[in-house]
Amino acid sequence: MGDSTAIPIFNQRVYAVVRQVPKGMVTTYGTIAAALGDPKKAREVGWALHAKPREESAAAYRVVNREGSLSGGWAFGSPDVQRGLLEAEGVGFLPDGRVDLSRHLWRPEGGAGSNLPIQPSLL
DNA sequence: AGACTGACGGATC
DNA sequence: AGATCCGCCAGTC
Repeated sequence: MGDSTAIPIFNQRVYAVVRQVPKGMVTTYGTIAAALGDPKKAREVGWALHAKPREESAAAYRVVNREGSLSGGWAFGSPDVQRGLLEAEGVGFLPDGRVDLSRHLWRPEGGAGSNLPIQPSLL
């Protein structure tokens, strides 16, 4: 029975975090990796999303890189598809075609103020 | 074992 | 702001 062993724990954690991303918000690979305890594994986060079943990837379009750039067409057919999904949820885009992270970046945290978008001072 | 790749990120130029 | 290089880490050849 425990076929869940077929999927690495790390991947399952990634999916769990992605599922928590609320509509109208996005998160980044590095943010997810950091939430899992290893900020260096940002790449593995993207990898996990690539190798996972469709059901789990439902909200994968809410994951972008640290610049807010969309992934490209290989995952959804075209970058416009992902953008369309996000815009439909109220995510704002910059003139550059990137997600406005200053308004829509969501951070996983099981604490207070999780509803409030965090403004990345690094930007 | 060595080298390359990549849904990343950060530092540097 | 854009281009380039480096580091990290798992998977593949």
